[in-house]
Amino acid sequence: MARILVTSALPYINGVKHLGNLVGSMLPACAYARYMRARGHEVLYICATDEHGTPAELAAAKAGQSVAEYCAEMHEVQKRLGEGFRLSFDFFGRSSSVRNHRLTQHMAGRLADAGLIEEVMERQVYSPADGRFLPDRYVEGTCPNCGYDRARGDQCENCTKQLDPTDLINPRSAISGSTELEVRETKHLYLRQSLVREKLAAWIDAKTDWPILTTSIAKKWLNDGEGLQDRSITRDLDWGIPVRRGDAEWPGMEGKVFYVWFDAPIEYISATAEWADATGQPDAAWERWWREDKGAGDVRYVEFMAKDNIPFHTLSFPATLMGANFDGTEPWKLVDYVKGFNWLTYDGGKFSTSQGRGVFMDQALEILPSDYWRWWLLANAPEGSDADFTWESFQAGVNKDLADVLGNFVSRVTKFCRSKFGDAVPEGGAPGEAEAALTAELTRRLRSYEAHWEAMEIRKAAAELRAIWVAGNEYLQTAAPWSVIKEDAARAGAIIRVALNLVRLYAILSRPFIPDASDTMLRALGAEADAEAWPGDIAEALRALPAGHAFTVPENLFSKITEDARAEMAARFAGT
RNA sequence: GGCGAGGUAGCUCAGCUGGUUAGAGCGCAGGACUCAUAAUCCUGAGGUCGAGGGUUCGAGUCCCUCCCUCGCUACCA
Repeated sequence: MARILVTSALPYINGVKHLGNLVGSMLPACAYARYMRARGHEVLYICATDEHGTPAELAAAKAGQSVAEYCAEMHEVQKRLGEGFRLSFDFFGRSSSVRNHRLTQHMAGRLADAGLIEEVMERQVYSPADGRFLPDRYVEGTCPNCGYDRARGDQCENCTKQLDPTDLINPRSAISGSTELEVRETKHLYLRQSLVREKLAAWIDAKTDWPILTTSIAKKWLNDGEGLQDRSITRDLDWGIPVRRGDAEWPGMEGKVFYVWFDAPIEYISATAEWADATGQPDAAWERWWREDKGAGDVRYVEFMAKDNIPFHTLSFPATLMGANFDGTEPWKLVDYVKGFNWLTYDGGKFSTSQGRGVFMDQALEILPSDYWRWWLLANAPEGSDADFTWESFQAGVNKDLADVLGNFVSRVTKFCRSKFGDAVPEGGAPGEAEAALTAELTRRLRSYEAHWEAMEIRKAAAELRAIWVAGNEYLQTAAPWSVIKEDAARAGAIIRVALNLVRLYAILSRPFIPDASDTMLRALGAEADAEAWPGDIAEALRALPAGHAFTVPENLFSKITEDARAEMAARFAGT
């Protein structure tokens, strides 16, 4: 039994996430965690809302709430949606928690002790009308290069030229529109990543099994231009974690907070501590997942995220943890595998919150049960390249895979048995050639399915699972109990006994993808899916439900998406 | 501009360290079956593997050039 720590990128507090966000981190992490639990491993799956930063403040202001109120409310919304999608978090925390305040400040203090923090005086745009410093992207103006009048201070969207806010002609605040901008001096802390560049490079180089997407992005940042740059880790904001050097004041940094990208990954650890607190456990309970000197030496830590998050998880966060252990007294657990995802696009373009383009988590659950989404999204996860969501593809996948192949199998087996043998597993008869062939095929496919999960090849795992479902239909077609029963009722009973056990097997194997349907199947069969249930030997698994075991015929597992429904949804989510 | 990923059957994709007639699912055509959600199962058609050149006994699989798509480019998270 292994110990596996799983985290998925923290969803930002600013609004409900769309299906692309879901499939890029939380959903595959959940499925992976479920699979590993089913295999009997000790799994801890941690996630949280990422609550700091300028967008959170602006969203709160727009909603007419204080940031604290807004975040508390949105955290509950996201938590509820996570439950709706059956995301199997062991704990869903908040980056604004007391635990994260303390730990972030502690980490900063350690980094300062390590000589990895530098105080830098910067000049930034300040807007008196807004009463705040403006991040580059919140300054708008005319591009000096192409004349586009809505260029942002970080980059002109029209000509793609990199800009500095002070380059803009007639700059204005993107928030209030105020043109009374001034440049003020302000002091910030920089994480001196450049000093640990070699160490990070060696660490990344050793990760030869990581997805090419992950290592190529990490190496680009390490080697691009002048190499890894130092990063500012503080901001002039009200909402956030106050800058402190561990327990102590940080002279000259009064009124400033840590940058959201500094405290967000630390929240993985803090959320684990929140979990321990919430479950009444001592610090040792979370430390055994995160401190190699306190029991985390045998933990395998896997992170799931979309590609935009990769630099922070492969460079900044490891640099933070390595730096905090500069004297060897705090060996924090570093990630063992970074599973990066590409984007999910919507009908060929980007999901867009502002244009209402694409499906968001709350809307998805209003339309169809979570299993439908989980299955299609995971079976089409953007692993090798960007993937595209279309209603045609979604409809085809759901109807064919779930309704026809799996749902109908369960239906035909249970209904046939009920009408011919009654509401219990039939007795009599003996397995023969068809069963031997089935067992051989399922054994081969099961090992392949397991291998895909070990390798975190989600799409391949889904394809293999589907093939396992198909094998059941094949078997039934070949064995043809509806014909056999006319001549040899006992033999037909033996076939159905195997088929009912296939339903149980499918419930167990399918659980990481479609937990609700799995529950329905298991309930109907009066079975369970504990760690013991995972099949080692297929022949044995096909005997798990003995003759005489009672069952009920479940409602159809999945209903189909009609042409009309598809057209209606396509129109509804096309955006403006 | 720089960097990265990708261009394989109508569609979505798989093809590890180069090696018999290039695979899967969907869709399509034909057939079988009738237990089941007009579901299932079988068979078949269909590809000069983006273009050109090179290395090799042999390349989708390595090298070079070019074309196309998408992404990133570091104070958006």
